[in-house]
Amino acid sequence: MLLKFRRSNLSARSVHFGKHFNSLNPEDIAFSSICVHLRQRKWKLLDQFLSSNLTSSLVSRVVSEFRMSPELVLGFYKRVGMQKSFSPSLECVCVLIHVMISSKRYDDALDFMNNLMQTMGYSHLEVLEGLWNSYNPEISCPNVFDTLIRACTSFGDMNSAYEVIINLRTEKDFHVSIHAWNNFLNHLIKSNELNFFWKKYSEMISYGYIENVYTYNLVIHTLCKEMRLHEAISVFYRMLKSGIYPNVVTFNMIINGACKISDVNLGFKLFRKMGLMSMGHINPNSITFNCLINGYCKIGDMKTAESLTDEMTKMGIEPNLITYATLVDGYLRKGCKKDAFLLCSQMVDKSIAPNNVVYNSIIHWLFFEGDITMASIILSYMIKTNICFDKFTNSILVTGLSRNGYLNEALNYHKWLVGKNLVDKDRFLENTLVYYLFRSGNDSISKVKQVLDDMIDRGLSLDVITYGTIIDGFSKQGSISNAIRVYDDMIKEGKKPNLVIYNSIVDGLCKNLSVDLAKIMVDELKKLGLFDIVTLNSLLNGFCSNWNVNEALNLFFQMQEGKLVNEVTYNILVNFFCKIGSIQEGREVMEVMVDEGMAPNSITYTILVMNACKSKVGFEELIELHDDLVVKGVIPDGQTYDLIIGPLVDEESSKLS
DNA sequence: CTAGGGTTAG
Repeated sequence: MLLKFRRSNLSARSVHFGKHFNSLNPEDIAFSSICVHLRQRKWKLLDQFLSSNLTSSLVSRVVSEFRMSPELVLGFYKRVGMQKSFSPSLECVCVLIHVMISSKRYDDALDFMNNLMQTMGYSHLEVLEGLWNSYNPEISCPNVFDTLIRACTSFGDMNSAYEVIINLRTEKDFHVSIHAWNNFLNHLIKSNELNFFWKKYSEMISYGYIENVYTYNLVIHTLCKEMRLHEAISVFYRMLKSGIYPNVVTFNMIINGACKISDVNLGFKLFRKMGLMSMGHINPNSITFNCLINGYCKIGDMKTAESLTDEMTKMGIEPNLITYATLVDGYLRKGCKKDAFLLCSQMVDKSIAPNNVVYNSIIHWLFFEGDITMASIILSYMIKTNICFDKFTNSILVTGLSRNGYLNEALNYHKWLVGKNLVDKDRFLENTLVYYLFRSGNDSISKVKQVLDDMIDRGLSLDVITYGTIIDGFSKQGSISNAIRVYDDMIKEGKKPNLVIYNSIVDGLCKNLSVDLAKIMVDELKKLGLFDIVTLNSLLNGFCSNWNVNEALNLFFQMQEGKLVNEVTYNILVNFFCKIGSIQEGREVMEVMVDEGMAPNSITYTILVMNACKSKVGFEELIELHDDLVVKGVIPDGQTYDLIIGPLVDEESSKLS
């Protein structure tokens, strides 16, 4: 890589300076005095001097002169910064940055770059020009441009980072290092721009860059994020073939990827093979263990999670805050509050203080169980111990309150957050409120309107999910005309409807005795290829609830042919046959379902038990039905069991005793 | 460069 270095007049001058004092001008005199004071650390005298003689070119000269003592340069520049009337030029700051880079003080260089762009208002390309023009081979290092890219990515400005790379490449024939590309690509992953990542990655490859282990890790990370685990593993092998050795990060990402697609066993196998595959070079670290522990927690296997925790301890890796947070969440997820709280006290004993992640998890699961009292107690404890709320906390509170019937409290909390400017513009909270308002009783529409108006006042438009939530809400309420009005508004606003929205409308039409209209609509959607199982299930359900036997069976056979059948389809039919025929016929449909390889679920359970109860079958038959379903693998629906089967069993056993 | 918590439409 060739660099066409352009020497600035300034740098040339500062290098020459200090040898001859032939023609002394006022700046030269100031310069020599500053140098003397600085060398002798005479700060007071220096300050006095600076207050009257400051220019950017003088500062640049001093910075260059002392480039071998970066601490001194920083001390000097700090004092320069205290002179309120002086503002350094771009070039002056650039010289300082060059000096910082060449003495490997990258963080300081980053701070100065950030300051140029964030506070002083220079654009990334202006800074680039500044650095390029002040480039002096005796002072500067080529990786100053890598650092500029880091500065851009560090505040999330990926476009600027890319423009810097391309400007250097096309205008100046300068190629940034693979490290700069890696940094850029990594930030694309962090901001979840995965499509962009692949584009830019292949662009980089097309320029002839040779990937290193970090680059491979980034590729594997992206594939794991996209749940393309097998491709990730094949990249792993490609990496081995090209002679680049994976490191513990590579293994960790693949193990985590396996856990995330709930193939924990594969993750575990990889973990056991790490040593062998790396010929003893790579050992698991705390991250490896935490990934696996999380995997087991998510599938509810707390026993294995705990034994991995023991194993890491025995290996000399102490469980950390993340290990505890993972385990606490794992227990809460299973409803084991006692174990979770026990772990909390254990971590405190080890002086690992629970943080907001742990609190969020606890509060979320308490709300989930409907234990509002306990949730409030923990929340006030969180406030008392000065643990910060974050966007997770806010989301948990809004959802938890809404779901448990405290909609006004949720609305007030949201209003408070808006006032404090603490609401993201992703509309998640608003969409959640709209969703639950539609499912709450009186006066909800006016409150929905209020939420939406407030949102618009804040300059946010409704997104597709907001529209979808409203359309579905109206459809479910039976006011299909309102649903369609909202749909029209959405089109007027230029938003593109999607399949979910069409399905809401199909469902709404079916449930409002307009199955014929629904059928016409589905036929149109079919022409456009815009339909799926959900669309057809809605229509099937429509036919069934209108006793339209022929249409229903026709559609079902079509669905079978197209392999567009799932558990919901069968549940609709089980219900239909119970109504149109008998429990026995319903159960026969369920047998077909089992033969087709689909497992009855708790909804099948509710349908059959409820219908059996209505048709007044005897106690023995009900119990036999319950047992049959349980044998087929159904976990009974709690509400249905408590309502029908439980009381029967109690009654019968009290008769016996 | 890798690990923990949440939420929205059929």
